[in-house]
Amino acid sequence: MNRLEDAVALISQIVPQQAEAKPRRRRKKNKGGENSLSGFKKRKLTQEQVDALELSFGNEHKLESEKKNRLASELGLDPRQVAVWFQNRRTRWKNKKLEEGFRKLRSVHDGVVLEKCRLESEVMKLKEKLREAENEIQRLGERVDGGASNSPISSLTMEAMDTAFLGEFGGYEDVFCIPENGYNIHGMEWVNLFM
DNA sequence: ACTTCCTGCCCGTTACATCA
DNA sequence: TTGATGTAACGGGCAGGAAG
Repeated sequence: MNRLEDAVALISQIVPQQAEAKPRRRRKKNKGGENSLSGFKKRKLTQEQVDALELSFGNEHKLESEKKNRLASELGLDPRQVAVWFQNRRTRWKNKKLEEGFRKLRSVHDGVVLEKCRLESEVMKLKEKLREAENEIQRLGERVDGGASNSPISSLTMEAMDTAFLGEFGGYEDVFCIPENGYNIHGMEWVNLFM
């Protein structure tokens, strides 16, 4: 699984796959009607009502029927209004939690990308040091051989060392920190995938 | 065990209020 | 006036429980 698939899998755990879109019936404009709250104009709840509802929500995110009725009568609201308010509040709370989780995930991701770059940079430096050491050994070998510059022994030894060292990073050229399509260190492009 | 009805929740959407 | 934003309210689907 690649990074993108990992991220998609993670987000899908938080946000369930949306069911196939079904055509929804369009709601009529508010003209009033029985068996609903449509008999009056939509109004904002007063600050006192909101405060009391928030307080109750802080205690528990779901209301039992009895408590809902009591709260409604205390606040001069219809019990259905209280139920609707709680439902909408749960939705807002859930969205907020999702955003928090997403920010944390992005932060972790950015950290991992930075660490990856740091390690790759370190590999490059070590590789450079290795090359310098190889050259140095070769020069010393030439002196010892008295000018036999292409000693098969020296050459083989160097190859063996190189393979032994690079073997740990098995094909590490593939993972160098080169910004890939739709994916960079600032972590913004990949974010767009989920917007 | 099954069907039906009721209730409450969630999700997506709509309508309305408010503000820049 | 208008577009953006926040939120109250709605419709429909679904699950769980009670009753027949």
